[in-house]
Amino acid sequence: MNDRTAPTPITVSIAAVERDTGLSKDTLRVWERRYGFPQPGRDAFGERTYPLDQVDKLRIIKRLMDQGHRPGKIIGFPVEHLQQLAESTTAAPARASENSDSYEDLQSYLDLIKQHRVEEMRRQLSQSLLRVGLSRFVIEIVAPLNEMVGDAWTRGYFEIFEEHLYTESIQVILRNAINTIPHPGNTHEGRPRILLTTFPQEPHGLGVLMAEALFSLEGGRCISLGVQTPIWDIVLAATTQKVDIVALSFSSSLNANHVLDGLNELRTKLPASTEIWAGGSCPVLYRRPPKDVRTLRSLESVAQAISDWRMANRLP
Amino acid sequence: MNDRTAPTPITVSIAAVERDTGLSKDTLRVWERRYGFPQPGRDAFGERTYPLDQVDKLRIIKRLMDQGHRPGKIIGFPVEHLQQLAESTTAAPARASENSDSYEDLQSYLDLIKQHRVEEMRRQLSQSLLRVGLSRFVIEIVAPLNEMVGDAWTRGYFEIFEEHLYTESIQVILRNAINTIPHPGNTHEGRPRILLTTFPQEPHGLGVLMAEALFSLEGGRCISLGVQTPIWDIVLAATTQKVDIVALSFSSSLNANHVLDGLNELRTKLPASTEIWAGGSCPVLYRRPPKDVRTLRSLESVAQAISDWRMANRLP
DNA sequence: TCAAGCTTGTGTCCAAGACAATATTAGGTT
DNA sequence: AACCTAATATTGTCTTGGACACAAGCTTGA
Repeated sequence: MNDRTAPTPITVSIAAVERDTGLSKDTLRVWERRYGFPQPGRDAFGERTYPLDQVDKLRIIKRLMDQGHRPGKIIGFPVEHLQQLAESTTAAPARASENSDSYEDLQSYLDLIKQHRVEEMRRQLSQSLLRVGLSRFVIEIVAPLNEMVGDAWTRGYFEIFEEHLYTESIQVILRNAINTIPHPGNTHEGRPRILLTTFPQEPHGLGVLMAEALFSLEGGRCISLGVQTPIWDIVLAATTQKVDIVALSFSSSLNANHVLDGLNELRTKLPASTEIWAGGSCPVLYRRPPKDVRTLRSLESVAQAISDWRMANRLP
Repeated sequence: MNDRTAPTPITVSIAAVERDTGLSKDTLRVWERRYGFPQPGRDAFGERTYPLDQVDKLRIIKRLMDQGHRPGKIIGFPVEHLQQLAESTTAAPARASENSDSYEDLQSYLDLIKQHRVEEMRRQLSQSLLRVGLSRFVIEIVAPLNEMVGDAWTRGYFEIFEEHLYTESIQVILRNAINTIPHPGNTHEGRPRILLTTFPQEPHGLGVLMAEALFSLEGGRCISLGVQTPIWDIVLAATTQKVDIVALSFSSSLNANHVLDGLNELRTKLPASTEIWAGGSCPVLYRRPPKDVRTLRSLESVAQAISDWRMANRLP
């Protein structure tokens, strides 16, 4: 039996940290050399073993970097300070657009997850969906909830399995709702045709699902490949399916350079007539928007984007 | 803009090759050292620049490796030889166990995928589901189809994106069907409660979905965590959700020792009153069945297993 | 006030060596 | 012939410390 894994892995390997934080192995090693953090222990073979609390701190640092902070400036701070910093900037755009009512509602979903009342949560989600309709449900409930759940997990408020419970519930509700959308009639002949997926490093599928819901509502024809499709296969699929648009979802855990390089490469390999749309919470998309790629900063802009496309392609 | 790629795009950087081929930078460098291939040039700064034809060859090699070939054996061959090799394994060994009728039907689904007629395939799947009912649909159609699609991909007959199209379609159909199953009435008070998921190394979710369908049909209450749940979180979820059974799905791609170690660890951490059921195409489950874990060799045995559990727990 | 130049800061790449994990072969037993 | 175990070969990932391109921030000068 493998004794290393058995006695509760309170430490993890460098590969695991790379996967969990989005920081490359090279970066992790060079930070250790330069800043003295992280400071992993070593196992019997001299390989780095990261304690979980250091991984947590790395995650917070990554988050702050996404907000514009620089690693050297903040890496020395204690965790509490970093959390304060993260909350102060998160709370700042405290969604003036939301009225307090809906915020309370969203908070109540988090409570339901924390109390593990899954069925109750699904029931309430279904009710909300019926009340406000799919479009507003996705934009005003699911999207902010995702963010709140992600936040809660980063702060250690949620366990991984609680995030899984949430994700699975949303997925059930959304897929069910998408199924009820009638297929596009003759008005636009099912155009545009949209291929949906994520890059190989991106395992989160809710973004794709939300996009599919909104695109379908606008009368687009969606072909989803699920998550983690290699770039070359995206090109193959786009060609054989004769799609008008390739839509990609990016979460904030992804490495900025990988995202930009990947989009550039995809752009060169796809015919110019095929548009690329990129959306999601990945900050680099809007900080340094890539050439010849349409970035959808918010879900509200989906309808506009489709409408623009139809205008440009002479489909009323 | 990255000037390295822009002016002479006849060569690409090591990062781009990693993206394109899925081979890590470390692997690319160590192959160069050991086998003399690839043999990139160097730019003005001493960094590797890979010609496109070498990237193509790397892609073919990666593909052959996915099919079971080993790099050292094939890396010296010229491209033409490799292409021949990739195509030669495409020949399909017919399965004797299938009766010809249903085999023909299943084969026609593969053809539909290969012709990328996704909507047609979904329509026919839905029809089959209605004709034979969910239970037989899962056992007699989805399960063998999964195997055939896996085979087809191994032989290089399917591209990755074609497998994605298939998986997504099955998922849509199954989830929709599961939704239509009425929640268990008072007969068994929704027992047993079953937690479904996979280990962190297992990203395939169709097994979980098939199990959910069959369990639900038998009147069990299913709580799915999706895929890739850390063992500790499985324990947490099982405890807080007060489940009777933890059901896990294993594909054949998993490492045998990891599976056994994981199951043993899970067994020690779960209370003895919680059963562990393991199923899927992973051979080690049935060759060396782990202690105190019920292995479900075939989907047909699901109904029996549930019935056994009810008998043992005095729920008629 | 703004542009141009300078100075940090930061991530990625390089080298060769080491070794754990995995796959294959060999040898022996049922 | 089928199966287990041990020896061996293969292969991918981790190690170290140095280097440098690129970008962000600062300083200078018009």
